[in-house]
Amino acid sequence: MSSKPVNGQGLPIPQIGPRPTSRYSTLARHLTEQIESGRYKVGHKMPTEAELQQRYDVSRHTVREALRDLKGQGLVVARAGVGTVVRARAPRMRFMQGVGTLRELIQFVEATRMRVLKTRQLIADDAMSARFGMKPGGQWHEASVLRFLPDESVPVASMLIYVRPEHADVLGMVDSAHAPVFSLIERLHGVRICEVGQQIAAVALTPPQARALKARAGAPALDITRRYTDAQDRIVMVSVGLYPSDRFSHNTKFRIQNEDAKEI
Amino acid sequence: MSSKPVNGQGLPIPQIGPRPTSRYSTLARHLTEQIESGRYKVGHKMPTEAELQQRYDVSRHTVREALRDLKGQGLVVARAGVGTVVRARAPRMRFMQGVGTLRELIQFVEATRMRVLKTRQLIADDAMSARFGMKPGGQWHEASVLRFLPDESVPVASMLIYVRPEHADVLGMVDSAHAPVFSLIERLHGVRICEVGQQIAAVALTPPQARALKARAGAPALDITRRYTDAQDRIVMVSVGLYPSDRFSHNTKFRIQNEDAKEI
DNA sequence: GATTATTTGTTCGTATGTATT
DNA sequence: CAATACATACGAACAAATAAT
Repeated sequence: MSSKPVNGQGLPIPQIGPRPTSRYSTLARHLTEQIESGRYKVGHKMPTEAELQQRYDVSRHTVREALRDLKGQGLVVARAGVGTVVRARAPRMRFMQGVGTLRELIQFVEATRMRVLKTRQLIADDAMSARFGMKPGGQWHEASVLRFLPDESVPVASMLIYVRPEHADVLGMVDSAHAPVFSLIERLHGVRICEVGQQIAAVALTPPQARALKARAGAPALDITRRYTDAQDRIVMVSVGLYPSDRFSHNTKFRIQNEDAKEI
Repeated sequence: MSSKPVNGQGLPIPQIGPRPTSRYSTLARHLTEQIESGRYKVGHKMPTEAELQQRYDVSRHTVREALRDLKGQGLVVARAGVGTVVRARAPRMRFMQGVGTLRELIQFVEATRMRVLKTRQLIADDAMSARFGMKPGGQWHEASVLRFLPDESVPVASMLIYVRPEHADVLGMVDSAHAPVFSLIERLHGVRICEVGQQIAAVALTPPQARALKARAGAPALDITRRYTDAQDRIVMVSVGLYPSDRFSHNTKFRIQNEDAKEI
C-alpha cells in the first residue's frame, strides 16, 4: 500500500507555495526557474522527457503537461526526433505592450476589400527559405492579392500570401470574408497562431510592381513581411505586403509597463 | 482484442484533409463548427467528456485534448463539478503583445555610436505642429545626429531629435553615453515616459539627406518617427530617423496573449 | 449540514505513430 | 535500416469542486 503517493510527497522539487499545487505545474515552475537562471541555456536542448521523468520521478504525462506550459509561454520549442530546445530565457518581457496593434490590424482588414488575382502552387527554394525560413522543398500555395479601400479603384497594397497546401481552401474565401487570412486558418483548421514576426523595410517599386499598384516605378514603398508560427514554431503562413508610401504608413503605439523598468 | 483502431477509422467525423490529421484536432474542429453554427449555444453546457467520449468513440484523453484547444481559444470554459460551458460563438480576438521591442531598441542603441553634428533652438511652427503634435510657438532644441555601427564609417541612420529646453543638456551627453536619449531624460530629469507612438513610412532620400548618409539620392529609406509622451500626454521628445533600406530593417515579434482561460 | 452523485482535474501506465538523426 | 525523441492514443484510477439529495 506504500505505492500510492498519488498526490502526496516523494517529489524532490522544492514546494514553494503554501498550497499544494499540482505536480506538473510545480515542475513547470521549477524548469522555468532553471531556464531563467541560465542552468538551461538558450539554444541548447533540455533533458529529454524520459530523462526528466526519471530525474523527478513522475510519469511522462506529467512531464509533458509541464513542458506544454513552457511551450505555451514560448520558452521552449519541441520537435519530434530532435528534442526540446530552449528558445528564450524569460517568459516574454512585458516591457512594452502593443496597444491596439492587433485591433487596428483587424479593423484595417475589415475596412478594406481584397481581390485575389491568381493562385499557384510552388516548392520552397533556397531563396524563399532564406527570406522566410521555410524548409526548402516544402509545398506552398501562393496567392497574389490586391487590397482596396472602399470606393477606391487604386489599390492600397499588393500582397503575396503563402499558406500550406492543407489550408489552401481559405484562399478562395478571402474575397468575401472580411477577416484576416490567418484568422480564417485558425477558425477553419483549428490551428493556433502563437507568434507573429514582422519585418518592415523600405523598397523602391519595380516596374511590374508599379504597374500592379498603378504607381510610379522607383517610388518608395513599405515592404511588410509577416511570419505566422504556431506553438511548435512551424510556419503556418507568410504574407508579404507592398504599401506605396503615399497611401499608407505604419503606426503603432506602445505603452510602457511601469512596474519593472528596473531591468534596463 | 479487436479494439485497436489506433489510428484507423471509426470516427463519425468528416475527415477533410488529404492527410489524416490527429483525432483530437479533428474533433476540436468539429466541435468548433458546432459552436459557430449555434448547435451548442453560448451560455449553455457542452456534452460531458464522458458523453463526447461515447458519441465519438474516442478515449477521454482525446476528448480532453480537443477541449483544451477550445479552451485555449476562449470558446469554452470548463469547471470541475459543473461542466464545460460555451462562452463565445467565435474565437474572440486576442491582443498581441510586443515582444522584446524595447529591449531590442536598447540593444541597438547600445551597439551603435552616435555623433551629434549640430544643435539649434527653434520655435515649433505649424508644419512641426501638424507632423508631431507639438503646440505651435513652443520652444524646442533640435539635434542632428548620425548613428554608426562600430568600426564602420558609413552611418546607419541620420536622425533629428527634439527635446524641451529644460532637457537640452542631455544632447551634450549623447556621444558618450551609450543609452537611448529618452532614458537619459528619464534618469536625469525624473521624467517618466508613459507612451511611445511610432510611425513608419517609406521615403526616397533627398539629395542633401543622401549626402549626409553617403547614399544615393532617391534611394528608399525608412522614416521612423517616434513621439515620447508622459502621463499627462505631454510630448517629452520626438525623434525622426532616416534608415536607408540597405542598412536597416525594422523587426518586431508579437506573441499572442495566451491566457489559460481558467478563470471566468 | 452532511452525504452522495456528477463532472472536470490530475496522475499513473502502456503502446504506437511520426519526424529526425 | 536502426535508434532516438516527441506526438498521439488507449485505459484506469483517484482528487477536487460542485450540485443535488
